[in-house]
Amino acid sequence: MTKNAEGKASPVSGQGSRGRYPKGILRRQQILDRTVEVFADLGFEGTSLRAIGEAIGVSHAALRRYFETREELFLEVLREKDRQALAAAHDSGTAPGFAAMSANYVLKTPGLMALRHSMVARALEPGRGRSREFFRDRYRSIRQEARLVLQSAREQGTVRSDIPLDTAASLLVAAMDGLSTQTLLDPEVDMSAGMALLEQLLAPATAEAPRET
Amino acid sequence: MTKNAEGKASPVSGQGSRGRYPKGILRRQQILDRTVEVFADLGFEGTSLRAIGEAIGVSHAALRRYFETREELFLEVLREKDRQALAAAHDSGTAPGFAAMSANYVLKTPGLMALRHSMVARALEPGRGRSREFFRDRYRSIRQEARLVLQSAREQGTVRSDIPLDTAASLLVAAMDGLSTQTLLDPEVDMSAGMALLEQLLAPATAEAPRET
DNA sequence: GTCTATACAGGGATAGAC
DNA sequence: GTCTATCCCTGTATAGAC
Repeated sequence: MTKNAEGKASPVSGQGSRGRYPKGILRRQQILDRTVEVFADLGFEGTSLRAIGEAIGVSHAALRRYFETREELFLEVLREKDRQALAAAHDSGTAPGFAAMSANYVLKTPGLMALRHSMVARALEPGRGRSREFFRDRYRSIRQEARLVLQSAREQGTVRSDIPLDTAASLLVAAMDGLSTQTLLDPEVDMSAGMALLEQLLAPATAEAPRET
Repeated sequence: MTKNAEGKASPVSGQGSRGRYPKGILRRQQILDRTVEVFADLGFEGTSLRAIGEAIGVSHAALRRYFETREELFLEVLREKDRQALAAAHDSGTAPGFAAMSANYVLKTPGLMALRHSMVARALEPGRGRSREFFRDRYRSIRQEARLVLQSAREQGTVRSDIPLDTAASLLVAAMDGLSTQTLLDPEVDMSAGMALLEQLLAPATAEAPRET
């Protein structure tokens, strides 16, 4: 949305002048990458601007040239992970299907899951215009994606047709969120079992033989 | 676990001596109450020990006599809300049932939901012994509660008998968590519709006529 | 027992020099 | 573009008044 932290300069939009500010672009990417690493080690509170700057070899004040705020920096990290995940999903299949979606949803780096969770928590607070907007839109697009998966599954006969798809999409996303939280807190919880159960519940009654309690 | 922040002194355990330190007990409760209010206004970062102390009329250092750490104070707020919710649930029915459970799970105060979410996020990070243990145990007990609800529902014929109860309990709790997050971020999402759908999905195939997409 | 005063190390944000 | 210096804030810790 024409944000400032984004539209610094058109990076590769080749005007006549020789490839302009490559250093700034690289620096920006470097900051994002290092932030993820530092966060994995030190967590939310430990990932100070000074710690990030130190890991790169610049002062903390330098970071402000690229990100107006620590919160904006964190949001941008998540934005980029979403972009990467989207691109990766596009490259593989067309209709990812159930298991693929949840596998894609959970970030491999535990630090990133914690970061996402922390930022969502912030967004729930009063007066958080920026973050809240970001996550509201993000969840809307994830629900839409889930809806498409469900619709395609329904057409293949693996999802029953007597339920509202929008509500089912909400529930599916909620299950991924909630189950991943429980798994992260307690290895005893099996996320894939939970997702498999939901898939089974969503399937038409005529499906294959279920397993007993 | 015989924690220190708890066992300051036996409050009303009537020994021979006249009711001992009632002031400290009241003060402690006052701190917990005020913390919730301040958090609702100022959010996680805004709720500094100084801000809480100011709201009460004491210095921030005074708070440390009751809570060793800011994080411990926040955890204690959540602990107490859990206690209250448990007591309230006990007072009403025996087998709460589906809707009652989710209504009970979501805190009316939006600030408290944000606080809980923030603390869960903290617990997900590496090296968070205290918080993580707390939430691991908390989720275990909530899952157990959910399991009882599901079992009782199964005996009444409103939950199908061909699914593992433990996994279903995980999924149920995950749905409550995830849906409440989505609802808080976006009023467009209807949490009760999501829970109703899950209840419908859990019901045996012989149930009443479902509604169309 | 309860609290204030005070000190310390560290945080994010910011202004201006280079 | 990056730095240094600075501001005001934070959680934590200790000393000592009452």
